[in-house]
Amino acid sequence: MDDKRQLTMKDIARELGVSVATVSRALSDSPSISRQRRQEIQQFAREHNYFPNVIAEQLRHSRRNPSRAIGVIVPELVHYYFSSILDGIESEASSRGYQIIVAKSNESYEREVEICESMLRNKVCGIIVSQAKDTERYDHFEHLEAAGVPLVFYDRICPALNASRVVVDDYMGTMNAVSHLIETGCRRVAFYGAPMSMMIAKNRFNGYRDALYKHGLEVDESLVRICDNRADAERITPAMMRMQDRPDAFFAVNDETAIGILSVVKRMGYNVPDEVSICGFTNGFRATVCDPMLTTVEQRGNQVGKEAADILIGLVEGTLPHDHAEKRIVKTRLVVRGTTRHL
Amino acid sequence: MDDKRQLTMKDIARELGVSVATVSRALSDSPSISRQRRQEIQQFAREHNYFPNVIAEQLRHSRRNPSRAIGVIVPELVHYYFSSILDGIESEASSRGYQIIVAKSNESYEREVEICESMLRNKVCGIIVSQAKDTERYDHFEHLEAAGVPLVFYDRICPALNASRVVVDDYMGTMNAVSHLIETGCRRVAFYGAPMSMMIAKNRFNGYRDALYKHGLEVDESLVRICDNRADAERITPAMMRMQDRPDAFFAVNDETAIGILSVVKRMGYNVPDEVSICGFTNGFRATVCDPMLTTVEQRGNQVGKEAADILIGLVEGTLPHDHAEKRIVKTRLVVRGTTRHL
DNA sequence: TCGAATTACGCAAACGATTGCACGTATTTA
DNA sequence: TAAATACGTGCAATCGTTTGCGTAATTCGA
Repeated sequence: MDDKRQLTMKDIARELGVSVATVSRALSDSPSISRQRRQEIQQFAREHNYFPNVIAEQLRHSRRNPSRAIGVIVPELVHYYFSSILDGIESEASSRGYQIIVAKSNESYEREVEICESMLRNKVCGIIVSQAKDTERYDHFEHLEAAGVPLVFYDRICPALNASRVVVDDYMGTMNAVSHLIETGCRRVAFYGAPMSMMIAKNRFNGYRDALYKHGLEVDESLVRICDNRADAERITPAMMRMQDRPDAFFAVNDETAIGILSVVKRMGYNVPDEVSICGFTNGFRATVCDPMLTTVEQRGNQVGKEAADILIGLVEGTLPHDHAEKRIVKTRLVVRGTTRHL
Repeated sequence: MDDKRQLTMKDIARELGVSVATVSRALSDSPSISRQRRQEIQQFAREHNYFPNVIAEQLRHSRRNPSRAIGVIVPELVHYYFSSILDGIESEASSRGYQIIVAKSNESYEREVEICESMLRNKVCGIIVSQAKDTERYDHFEHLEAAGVPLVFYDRICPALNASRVVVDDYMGTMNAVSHLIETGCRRVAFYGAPMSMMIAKNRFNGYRDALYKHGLEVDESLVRICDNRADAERITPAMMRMQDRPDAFFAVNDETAIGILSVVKRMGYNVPDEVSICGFTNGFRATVCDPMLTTVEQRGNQVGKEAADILIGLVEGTLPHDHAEKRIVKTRLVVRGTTRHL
């Protein structure tokens, strides 16, 4: 029967008639232990497949060394973009010897605070987080910083805090996408965006506006709407299409919304992309499923995750100065498919 | 300036002129400490927001108590079903005071072994795992069991091991779906399945076969194919549709494959569902994006995750006997949409 | 052949918490 | 008044490692 109890240095020491200190040194290949003893001990350890107790190691080192567990806070898990980011974080972290502890805030401020506390208690070496939509107070994040736990934001960043962050290039992504619409002949491009309280919403709108300007067009307020999901898109699009000066193109803040627009427009009998062009933002699973396939801005969540983990690990290991706020922007890429015309 | 160093019991003891033991007892509300001291100490702790060092607690208790960290191994992260399962695990775990440590195997056996070792070292209290496609040896899992770390499988279970597991009811799910196809008038139902080495493949095929039998039909081998992704589906479906006795319905092992079939069939000019019915399995994001929307078997990943976490926690906390292999089957649900006819 | 330098190891404290036991003081009982 | 009972607290060991320091044994140079 297996004893279940792990083999410890003490056991090895007893068995070999040496002190625990000697075992410890031998296993860490300290030259202060004779070659012979070292090999004897190492062999014994190997044969009985000893491995150190991480908990004890950590306790001993808690003063100097941080743990190797990264806390990751995600607003939701069943979501293409967040999955991709998580995937990127996992890849980068695991390849550099870190583990990730994942928690989901469900977009709730209270839960976010709980999670932060729990992670602090559990001594993560740092936290990668996208704020809940709910969150408008930041003391929990400040607590963490004060406790010496580095923080990296992604996607939804906290503008009030001068913290490290990784975001996609919403401005250029949108600018390029809208430029593409205009350059393929569209003149009345509608914009469906998220509420302007979010940074990403503002940046995308600015990209839209500047793309119009660049091509000598003006923003027409009647073509700009707050709408970031399919249900709303299906609700408001019919009226939009019945305007006397109806839009000949739509830019949507995400693929889901774009799909909503597409389904309405098709149902109303318009040809996509000949009569109406549509462009989304994400390039998730949905984009290749609809008919025609969706032209969209690829958000590269995987890359965002990798950069975030890279920054955090840099902060933890001291490659980046602890008080430094590293800000990275991940470039997007326009993926042209069937819902827009080709040049 | 913040000292960065956490407040410890020793600090409190020094500050209040008592012993560490007294502090410990006071904070755990032991009646052996006088009411007055207890309150004094508790208040001090609260005011200086003391919280115990989890690492030290764990070390002290390592003999008796397991940690509260659950290891979760996922073949891939950017995947609707696995995301849903992860979501379910997270919900159940966090509501019961457990954390989850997530690692992705990338469908690789070697990586899976590494992860198991790393999790064992890091003293997770148990592991929830879906095997990599690669995995054909199970010693790493047996090691874990031998070390007293409970294991729960989901989705891809290990038939060679008598371990706890949660799977969806592939047999009944498929049976009901195929029955639906037949009952809405289809007579030649094609079956696109995964390689038969996988349990889920066998179970789904059996469901298909028995649904046919139940309705007095026979399995026609020319209608059964190994095909579990979109690219393959688009490759093999045209030939299928050109047979003189072409299928009038398709059952696909997942939504992605079903979408592939749909796009081919539509392109070939058939009307869906009037001339050809299609049914998938998953009910992920894709299902409501295609046109017409996909009839599919809902796999309820979220529920699978919750059940898996529930079993694991039961095992850890002793509600379930440690050597017991709990096997649960999550019922599926047929979601009828536009790619099949209504009664 | 003797002191110095080197080598190889052990002792013990530390990390932060828990807990069995003993001890001193105050209160009760005979 | 002496002995028995609480009661409240501290001591010290423990969990598994690491590491500064001390020291015995060995080797070296002169």
